[in-house]
Amino acid sequence: MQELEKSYDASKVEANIYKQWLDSGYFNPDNLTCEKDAKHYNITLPPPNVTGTLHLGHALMLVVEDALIRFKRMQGDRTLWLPGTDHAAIATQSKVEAELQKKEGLSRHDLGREEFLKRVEAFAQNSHSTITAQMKAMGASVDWSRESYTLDQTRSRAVKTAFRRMYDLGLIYQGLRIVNWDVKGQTTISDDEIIREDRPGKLYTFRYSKDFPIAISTSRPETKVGDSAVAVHPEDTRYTQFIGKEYDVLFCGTKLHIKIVADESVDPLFGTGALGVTPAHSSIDWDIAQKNNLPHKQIIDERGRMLVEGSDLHGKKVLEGREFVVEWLKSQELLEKEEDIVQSMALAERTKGIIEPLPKEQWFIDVNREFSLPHSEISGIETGELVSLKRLMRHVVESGQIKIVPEHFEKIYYHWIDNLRDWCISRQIWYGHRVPVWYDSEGKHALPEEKTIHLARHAQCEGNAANILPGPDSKLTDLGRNQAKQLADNLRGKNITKIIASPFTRSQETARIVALELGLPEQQIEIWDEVQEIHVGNLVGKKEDPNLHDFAQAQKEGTGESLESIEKRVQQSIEKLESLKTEGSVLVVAHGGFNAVFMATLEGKKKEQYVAFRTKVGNIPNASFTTLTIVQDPEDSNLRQDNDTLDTWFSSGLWTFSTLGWPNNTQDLQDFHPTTLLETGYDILFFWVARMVLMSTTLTGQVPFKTVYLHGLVRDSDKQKMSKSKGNIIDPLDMVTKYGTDALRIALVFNTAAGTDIAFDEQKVKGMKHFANKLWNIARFVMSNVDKVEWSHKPNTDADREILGKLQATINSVTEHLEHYRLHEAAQSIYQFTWHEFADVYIEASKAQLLDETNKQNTKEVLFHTLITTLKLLHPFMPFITEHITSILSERNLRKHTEPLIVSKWPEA
RNA sequence: GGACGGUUAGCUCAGCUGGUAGAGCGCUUCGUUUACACCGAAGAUGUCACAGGUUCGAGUCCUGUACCGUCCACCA
Repeated sequence: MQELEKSYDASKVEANIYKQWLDSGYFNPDNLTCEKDAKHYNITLPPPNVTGTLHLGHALMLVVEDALIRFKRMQGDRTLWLPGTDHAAIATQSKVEAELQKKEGLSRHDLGREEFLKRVEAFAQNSHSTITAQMKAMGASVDWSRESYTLDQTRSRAVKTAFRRMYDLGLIYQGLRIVNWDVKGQTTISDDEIIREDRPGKLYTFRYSKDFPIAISTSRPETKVGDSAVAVHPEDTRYTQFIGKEYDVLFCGTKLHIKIVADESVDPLFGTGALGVTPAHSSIDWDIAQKNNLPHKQIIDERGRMLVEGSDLHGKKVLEGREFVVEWLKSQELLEKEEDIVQSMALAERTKGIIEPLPKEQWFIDVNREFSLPHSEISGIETGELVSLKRLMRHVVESGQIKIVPEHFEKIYYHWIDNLRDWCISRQIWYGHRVPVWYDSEGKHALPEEKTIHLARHAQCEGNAANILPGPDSKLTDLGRNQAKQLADNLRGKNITKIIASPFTRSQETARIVALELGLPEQQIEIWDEVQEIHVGNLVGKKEDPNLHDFAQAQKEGTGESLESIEKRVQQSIEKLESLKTEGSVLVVAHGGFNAVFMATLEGKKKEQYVAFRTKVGNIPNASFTTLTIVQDPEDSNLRQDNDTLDTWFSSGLWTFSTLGWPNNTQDLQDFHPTTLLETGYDILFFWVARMVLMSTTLTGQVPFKTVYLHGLVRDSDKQKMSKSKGNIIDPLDMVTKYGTDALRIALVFNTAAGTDIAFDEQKVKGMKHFANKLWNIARFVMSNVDKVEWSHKPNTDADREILGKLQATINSVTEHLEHYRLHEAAQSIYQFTWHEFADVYIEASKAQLLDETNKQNTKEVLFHTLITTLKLLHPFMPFITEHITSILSERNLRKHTEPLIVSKWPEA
């Protein structure tokens, strides 16, 4: 027997343990042996942005989610933790742009859309590899076979479908609005992407002209050439006499028509109490203009230059324009006051460029419009009931269908909803989902359409009847011909207008029978090579073995078709289907193996998934079919697609269900939606959590998740936000290298409550490394004293009884705390027990007991039982070391069961 | 301006449904007894921000004050 090292070295075991878990397949719920009525428990990973690497905040997220997932998996739930990444449109694009500028001195326009997007894709790929490697290092037990990306094909279908459906509901509209235009980034950004910075500025007070009755104050005199009104408070007695009057003035060489209007939003105490209304360059002014039917005139362009035809101002930069106007005011003796003030400037979060409010055609989601909810499983709201998005979002939390932990965030959520304005979803950037709207020459809209396809397997052929793998020429049997008729019967009323068949005889025959039965002319049958069965090479004619996955076997022997080739064919057939024009729906008559891959691809699963499908489920029955949805873009060379892309949160808003194959009604969607838990940082409650609620309730009629758990932000030891510029960033992998993953993991949740920020302290991680070492040595002690266990632990001494009692109390409290998301309490409880009860008290007592013949055996058993239970309780927090010790116990034949700890049974509370 | 948190041992924080305060780190003293010095034993430090109130009893509930922090809105 190999001597165990005196101290635990995490770096030697972790990678190996993770590989064992991967090989076991236990991260995938399809491979778990659960009770028939096992509960489903699933978390969809908040997808990290592909903008670089994971930070400590991500590490915390992974730790919390992994701990809960491992806990539930051990409790016997059918557990799914679905991973993925987010394309993070603006963030990623601006990162690549900055790099491009720095390294090559080029802008994205120099490269062109296509070439630039290639660069971004390459960058995203690179980030993706780094991120997945980091997640593996953290021990995340995610199901990689279901990994998703917010910009991949399956998610793209979901985005187009979502857009189309919401457009049809009247929730998505195009409109001219004042948007936040980022001059530097050349794009619109949302209110949430703005940061404010105090900067010194000047407040000018003046009149438009000598005879104008009211003086106004502004910090942006250059915009005043776009004014069409002066607004005053309706009860401001200084000005009431002027309300409704109109004036023509010549301001700085430009003719203006100014109307005096009353508006409640004007603060009589600010400046002169009169506000010059510039509808095109201020959202408040825009609102006032709308209310009073005032015209707007754009006088600043997208590049931040003055747009005043026929004036000396034209073409000047904004700041030059300001100086010009001020000089003019001075020369005309119109300037009454010039004060120094501090202005809070609106800047774009990503580019730090100044925000110029501009009127632009944008796509919006209307949050107030009432619409008839197409489908509802939400209690308190009927299918077809008139609701607004705001009401939906509020209702599901108010009614308790979504719980937020910690609870006080519910108030913040309501407050946000109450102040919510229409959501601008279009962006003038290139990286992202392109707005799925096409325009004809008259500007009319065309949108993608959902198409139904029925994917069938051919009827029984001679090869099937003989239970061998058939070649291309195998004909239908009599039974097969009847099955084909039956298939046609089942498809009646589905309005099939086109049939696609593979070149194989059995498929063509089936197709012809169906066509005949449905009265469809034979010309409507198309033969596609792409949909033929996966080649099994020299296994053709051999006996089919249900225990052997024939395609995989043929691949292994080198005579079968490669996975790459199959995937390519499937991909091509999907593309062909998506551009196939026909009035009704399409029937594809293909093959068992091919169909399995086809469905998995459409649902966005990985190849492991359909290989597993084939081995587990076996063949799809002859002549059975599945109904699937694909999305067809409008195709007409006269149509021009919108140039804008969608806000990244549009696609991440669909995340809980797009990752499960929506809009197809997949088994995953039925099993795992609504998801059980959403765990994320409180900083994206509005950006993301609220938007998922909006999208999910509207499109699926379900809440996206039942519980939201919000964790705090990880800050540095001085409670400062970690950022590159401060140079206080700590790379989680550095901590992993130094102290081991387990130490980092438990340190992150130890003594930190949900929703509160964490001051990260390296000392704490170090302490937890010591704890790991303590556990290691407890195990060494137990193993050195326990050779054979009778599995009938009978306490015999006071010490025995006491430790078992404490152990049970610990099981209860850890379980209870975990059930209620109090990970910090759970971790503390098991830490306390392990070190200060088990090690300090019982192990010390056991030393004497082991020397005493009457107590020797019971002591061994209590030691062993306590160790194995401790390992289980610690597993969610410290998965590597606990699994490692368990595997040594198994090797030494000390355990009754030898299954890995990850799927061992959680101790009964 | 609005909202939401926080204020507990030297530091970082926990304290779930109210019952005379806990953890980690740090500190002091002692101890190399073959699981562990990445250790053990013993120990010190708190009118739980302040002022009222409810209660037999409040760190825990209510009201107010002060300070710190975060978010949202506005800043013409």
